[in-house]
Amino acid sequence: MDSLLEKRNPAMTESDVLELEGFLPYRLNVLATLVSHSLARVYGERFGISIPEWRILATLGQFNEMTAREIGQHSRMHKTTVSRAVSTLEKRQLLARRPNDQDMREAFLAMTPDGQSIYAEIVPLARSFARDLTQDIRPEDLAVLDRVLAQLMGRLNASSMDREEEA
Amino acid sequence: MDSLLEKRNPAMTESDVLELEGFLPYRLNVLATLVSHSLARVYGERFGISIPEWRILATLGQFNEMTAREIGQHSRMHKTTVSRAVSTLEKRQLLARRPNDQDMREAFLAMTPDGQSIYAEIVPLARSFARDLTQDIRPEDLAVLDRVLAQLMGRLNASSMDREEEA
DNA sequence: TATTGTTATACTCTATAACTATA
DNA sequence: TATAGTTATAGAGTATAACAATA
Repeated sequence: MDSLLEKRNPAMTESDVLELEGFLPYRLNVLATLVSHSLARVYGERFGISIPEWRILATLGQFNEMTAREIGQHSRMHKTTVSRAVSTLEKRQLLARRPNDQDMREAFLAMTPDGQSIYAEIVPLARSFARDLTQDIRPEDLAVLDRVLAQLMGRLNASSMDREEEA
Repeated sequence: MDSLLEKRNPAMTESDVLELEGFLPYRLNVLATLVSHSLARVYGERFGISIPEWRILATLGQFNEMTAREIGQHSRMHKTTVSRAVSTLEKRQLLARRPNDQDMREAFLAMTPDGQSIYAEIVPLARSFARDLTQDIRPEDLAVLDRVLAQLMGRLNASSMDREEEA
């Protein structure tokens, strides 16, 4: 791959060229895609769970009962994505609905015992995946990473580049 | 949104629960999606360029001429994605093919003058987008971010969780 | 036989819009 | 009028497989 170095574009000065390898949006995208797909392979192959489905289980693991709207807000998924993933999980009986008598438009969603037992199996896998990923990184660097990721998220949310639900 | 804090799942102890908000794969994914879409809006609305198309232009900006295979390696895109984006760029005359007489299976791809002028317009926009994104972050933290992202990428590549081209 | 690239096809995730049923 | 949720539909982006041309 070093052969590419011999092919630098001679028509451009350094200031004209944007280095993709050092460009933060590109790097974040490549990294996040690799991470997501690697992790999805862990729970996907074993339990037949998609990324949206996992996010819903993860949300219901943290909060006992939630409406679809709340799940979407917390896991940052579009309401149609949530609706379809909830429906799949319901068919597989990993999740159940309880009507809200105060507002019949919505329902409270919670994991069934089957859902909880899959969740209980996935959580340690997910934890060990994240641990493997970060095991070579110094703790103080991880702390910085934490802070910087939070700052970047804050910056993006503040710039109102966001979606319907948050408008 | 703090009302959610009142709803923590009482059936689970803290060690059973995985906090989505603190889970690195989830945070990377949400952040990268927000960043990509925000940036794609910048060049998408203005120039009608998709993410794969932009990555190809960016690669050809760095390297004068490349084959589709080399572009795919450098920009980490699947060969079918590259093939289709190249074809679109060619139709719009932002990119041209030059046959390789030594190997007629492949062709050398390069930006046309029109492609270069769009590239020259996008690069400052992309730079200023990245600058806006990181302007509140301390330089020493950005240096750590750089190093950690590289470590994470290295870790994922090493784990052979990768795609066809790199097998 | 292996490789470059294209195309057909399909899958995932996301998004818009139209709809329902409630409020 | 507005909101929660569903469904139809479409659009990216990605992937597999089959293929043509070439090595």
